[in-house]
Amino acid sequence: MVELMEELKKIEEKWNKRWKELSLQKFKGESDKKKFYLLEMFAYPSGDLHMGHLRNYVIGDVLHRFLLMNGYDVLHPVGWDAFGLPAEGAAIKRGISPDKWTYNNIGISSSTLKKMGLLYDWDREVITCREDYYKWTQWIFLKMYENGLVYRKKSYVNWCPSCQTVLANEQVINNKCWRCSSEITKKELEQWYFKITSYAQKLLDGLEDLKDWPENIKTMQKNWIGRSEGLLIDFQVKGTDLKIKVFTTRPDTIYGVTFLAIAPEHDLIKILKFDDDKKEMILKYIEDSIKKSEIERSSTEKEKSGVWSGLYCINPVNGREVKLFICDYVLSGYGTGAVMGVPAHDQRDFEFAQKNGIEIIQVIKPKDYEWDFSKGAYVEDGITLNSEQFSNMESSLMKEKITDFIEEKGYGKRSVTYRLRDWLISRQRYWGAPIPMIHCERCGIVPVPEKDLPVRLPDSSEIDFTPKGKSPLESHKSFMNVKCPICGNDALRDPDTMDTFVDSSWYQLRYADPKNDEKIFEKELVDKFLPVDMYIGGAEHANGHLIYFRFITKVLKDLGYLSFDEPALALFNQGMIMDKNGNVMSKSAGNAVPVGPFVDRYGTDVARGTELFIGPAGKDALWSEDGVIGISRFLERLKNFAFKYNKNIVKDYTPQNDIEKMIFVKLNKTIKQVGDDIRNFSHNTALASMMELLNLLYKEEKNLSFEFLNFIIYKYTQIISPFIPHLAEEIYEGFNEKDSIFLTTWPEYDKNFLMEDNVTIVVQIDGKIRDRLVVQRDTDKEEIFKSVILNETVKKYLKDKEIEKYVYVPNRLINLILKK
RNA sequence: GCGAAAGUGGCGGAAUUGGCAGACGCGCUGGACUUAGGAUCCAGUAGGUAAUCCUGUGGGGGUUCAACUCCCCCCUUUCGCACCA
Repeated sequence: MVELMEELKKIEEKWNKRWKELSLQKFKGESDKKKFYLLEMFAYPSGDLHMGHLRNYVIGDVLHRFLLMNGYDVLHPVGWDAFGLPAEGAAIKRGISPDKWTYNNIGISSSTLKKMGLLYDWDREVITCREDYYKWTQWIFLKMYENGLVYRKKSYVNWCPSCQTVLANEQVINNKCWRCSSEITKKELEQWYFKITSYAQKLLDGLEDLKDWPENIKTMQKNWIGRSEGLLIDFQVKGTDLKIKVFTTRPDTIYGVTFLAIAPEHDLIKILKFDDDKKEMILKYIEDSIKKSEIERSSTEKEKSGVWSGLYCINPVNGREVKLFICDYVLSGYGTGAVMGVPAHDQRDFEFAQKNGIEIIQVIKPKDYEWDFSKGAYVEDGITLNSEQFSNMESSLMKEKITDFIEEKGYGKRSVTYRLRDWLISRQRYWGAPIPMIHCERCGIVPVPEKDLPVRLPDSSEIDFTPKGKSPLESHKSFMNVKCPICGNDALRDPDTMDTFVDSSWYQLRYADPKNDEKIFEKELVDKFLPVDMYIGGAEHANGHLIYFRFITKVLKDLGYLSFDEPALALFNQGMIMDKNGNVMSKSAGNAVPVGPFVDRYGTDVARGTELFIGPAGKDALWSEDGVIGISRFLERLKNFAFKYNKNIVKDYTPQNDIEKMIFVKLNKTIKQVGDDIRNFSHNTALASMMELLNLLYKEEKNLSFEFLNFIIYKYTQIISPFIPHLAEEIYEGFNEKDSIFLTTWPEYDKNFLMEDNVTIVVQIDGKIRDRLVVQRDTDKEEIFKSVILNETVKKYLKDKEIEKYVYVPNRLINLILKK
């Protein structure tokens, strides 16, 4: 086995070089070929790549080679998501500058990829931390700003005390930081936002067209966007001309409103006049609520708390006066941050009302029984009551009628609310794209003129990385100090950098024109290559990257820079690689198996084979070095066999006898299956079927002619080549062929030889297998029946019994049913 | 709590979509060649059993000549969301 490894490594170097000479990795621009843009999610370079990353790349490479052999012109670029927090961590912990650390990691990782001979067009490599890239990230910010899609807002934001920066909603997982798992706290800060909410509907609608995206990802995005149809209703605050807008999806319960509740962060809090004797208590409640962590506040277990404001509101439909509460169970970021309290028909309102002695008025009852309120609120549909002229009807009908009524009277109007929040993109970090804005005392906040891009990051040697809760750039005088582009007076730069998900939301576009320094890209080129035909990456990005990536594409389309609005036509989610305890492999978890040393030891083809045979590409898999043994044995067997027969080429061969015919059928079946399996990302079964064929060849070798085996091995080498390309090329070369096996055409299977002449018919009696029968394919039903009842084994069971009927499945099975 | 997916030998996993359960591989057992074996080759390997017999795809019911596959109930695991009004 050690010799095999050594031999493979020599072969690998040779072919890596050869492929480069042949420009196999390049998009050719040949007009007779169909283009295919194949893309794997690019990686954050945190050191060497590990087996989890590799899976992604290998899956892509198999497809690439398969596509080449199927006549496609393939664009397959690679790059690095190179801005990010770990680089700063390295600076703090080990005193290495973020850029050095990053470029060093990129060097290690890309040399691994190159060593593996993966077909990437390295001339298109994109690195997000380079000036020639982040200049255009900043440019996108400016374009969005010009078009009203960027704004600044002061509000309570997610703050990671460990990373010392704010986070977007998508980066908070179970109230913990996505990077370091620290508990998130709230902080009131003025930050930059991308107005992704104004694209909520478009992002939702676009999902309909993404036929080749996995259903679960689309569902996750749908739920994340969370469209909800309802009504905005104004409740007047008694004794003022202030109105409180509430959002509800249940206007059919409006006669059951017995209080109103607003969030502690609600804007009206600052305007409302509270009684002096209550004021202190109210303000303390608000302050405490805001300080509480999200976990404390959002726990469903927790009792619903709130404080009466001393004010009353008026229900517009019946003039009823109800108390206005401030409640921390009302979310400030959803809807209007105010709700109408209907304890009879909403569980949360019910709990709050019970605790605070608020009246419960039932306005909907179940159709055929009485609701017992000791069980809680009744939240289903039913028949209305206590609702004036809307009483005694189906609540769904009432909903229609009351909605029309409220709109007619001008009390409110139909409205759609989304769960999706705007994208907070400011980060108090150094290693990111600086936000291209200038703060001027006279002119306000003004954008950096386009001609001044990029706003360069200062050299990291001049930066103090000690966490201070604000951007490290803020204390860098020569970065911060700038002249206002409008009035020319002293002004300050924005000290924050952009969320790195902004960088990765448009890289797929830059690959089309990676070296353009005049503009972000040539529209013509982008239109030629995009959308991406197959995007491969992990499902964990469903509600982060994959939404941002669609959002930015839609924005650039609307601004006229693109003529399509979805970045990728097809998406494939490869499963994650876990360690043997079932933990996701990652650098930070310390369980990452690095690719470089692994490949040095076993060779690329073994590494590829191991990754591909581990299980279906779409499912998670446990990493185990045991897989190496099976694949190595297989390659050894293949090599030993193939090198005996790879001499000349027998182009066409008609099977000469039954054994040859049987093997020829097996070959055809295998060709079909491997092709189907590659398209379905089911590489494990493709390899299994090729192992089966090889096992069969070994078994029958002595019964087969040289010509036949020569013919078989040629095709075999072709279909296995996407999986183990180096060894395949070496075998292929033996056939006195030049160039590369990847320039040959994928073999077609012969439809006439997909089925054996003889079939085994399973003989069942009362559904139990009693015997098997080998007959000619398509033997007549009656004839089979006749021979079955004469069969000795069957006779034994038929003794003293009568056959009631029998079922025959052509070429498969016969089932005799006996009379009871 | 809601939504999605999944549960098959000692292990990773197959099963043409209702028709031979366990392909292929690991591991294990035996044998051959060997000074040697973490090499190679051959045979065996779901469980129970004397058996060509019985049992078996998370559990329980059902449909069917026939169920890993379809229907109903339950259990478990993973993932996503989680006071969204």
